[in-house]
Amino acid sequence: MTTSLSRGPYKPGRIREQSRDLILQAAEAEFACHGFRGATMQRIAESAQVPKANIHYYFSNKLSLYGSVLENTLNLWDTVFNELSSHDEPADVLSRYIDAKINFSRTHPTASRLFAKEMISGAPHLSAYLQQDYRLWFKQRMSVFESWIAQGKMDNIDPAHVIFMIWASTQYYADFEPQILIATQTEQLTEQAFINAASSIKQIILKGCGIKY
Amino acid sequence: MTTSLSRGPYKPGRIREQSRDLILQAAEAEFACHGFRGATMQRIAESAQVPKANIHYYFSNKLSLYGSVLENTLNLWDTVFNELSSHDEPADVLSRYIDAKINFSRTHPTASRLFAKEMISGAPHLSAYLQQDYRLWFKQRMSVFESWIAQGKMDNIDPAHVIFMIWASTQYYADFEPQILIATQTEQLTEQAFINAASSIKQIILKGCGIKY
DNA sequence: GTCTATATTCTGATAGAC
DNA sequence: GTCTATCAGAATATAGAC
Repeated sequence: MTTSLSRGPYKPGRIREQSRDLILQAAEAEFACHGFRGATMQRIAESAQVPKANIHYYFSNKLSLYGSVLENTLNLWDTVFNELSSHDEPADVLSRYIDAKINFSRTHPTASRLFAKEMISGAPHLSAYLQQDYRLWFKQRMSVFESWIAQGKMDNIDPAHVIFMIWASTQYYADFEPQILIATQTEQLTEQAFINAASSIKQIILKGCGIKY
Repeated sequence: MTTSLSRGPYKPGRIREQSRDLILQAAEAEFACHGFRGATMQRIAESAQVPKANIHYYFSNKLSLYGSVLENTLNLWDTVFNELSSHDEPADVLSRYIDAKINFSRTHPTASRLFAKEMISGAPHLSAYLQQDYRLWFKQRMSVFESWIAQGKMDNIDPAHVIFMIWASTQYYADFEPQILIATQTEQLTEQAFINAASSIKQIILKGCGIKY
């Protein structure tokens, strides 16, 4: 791991950025685990190994820290979101999307959990985000499915439920990890486990929607 | 709604039970929304319309109140859990189970959310429950699927992923309600919406697993 | 059994030394 | 820029009147 000393000449603001990132990382884990109200600045500070007061040096208050964490998460989220955008064959598009979603659950589980916690709480801090691009994105994706149905490339199923099913199934492996670990009697979810999950989900969704592959 | 006055003769402990239930109901909503740490006794008391101190008269402390709420939730949960127990045709068994699960999401959304919040937090208060009957239940259900596969009644898919997919898809309509409302541009999920969801999920799962129906 | 008042601990936020 | 010390308010929990 590189430190500020090994990176060559002094660059103003580098330490500041590093501390900020450390705090954001610790905050993400804490908020994902305990929610906005349940998380404490004390625990975030301990986890980031900075004095509690320093958090207020980088972020004006708890809500603004949470907002920054959420913003980071949503940016990551959007990247995966937009994978479902091609006009290729449905089998390819959905396979790639399911792989991308499962991969996100594997590589960014806390981001997934943070988002889930927000949703379960009624999404009080997400209204702006959800009203914005999100509705448009969903409508556009819906019409892609509808054109597939019109072309006889998939069965006549309400596309909304297909999308919800893909979201639900893929996010489950991040959000409900404890349940999966106990059910499958394993200690942790390996990369192979995620690959197997994606494979099963793809098989069921594609065949279940009558998509040829 | 019947009150203690309309129920006839005095019965010792009835007022006590009613207050206890009121508090439990308010606590379930509060814990489901804000998690264990995020929920406050103050807000639970206000919501249940009792003085804050009275909660401590019925429950020794916050953790024990949470335990009681969780116990109620898990009892409800188990009822639906056991619907997947028949040795009939897979199409019937899975259809009934999916209907039961979707119905639970519709009639007990807060119970679903409470359970989800616990899971996302790492299930710190569920270890006893999950270690117990749960593992056995899951193993038994897995072997039912395996016998179906052996009899050629369904495709060769890892049963664990099928079960996770059913859980994820059905619970999604309770846990991620805000997202669904915004995506579908509706104000609330009607009973018909749940019926449609169940129908789509059944269609995809059954066909996707190669189960004849 | 029920409520008011209060003890005690904790949380978010700030002041000010270095 | 960083940390120690500390404040005001809120949280859990209890004591004790009625």
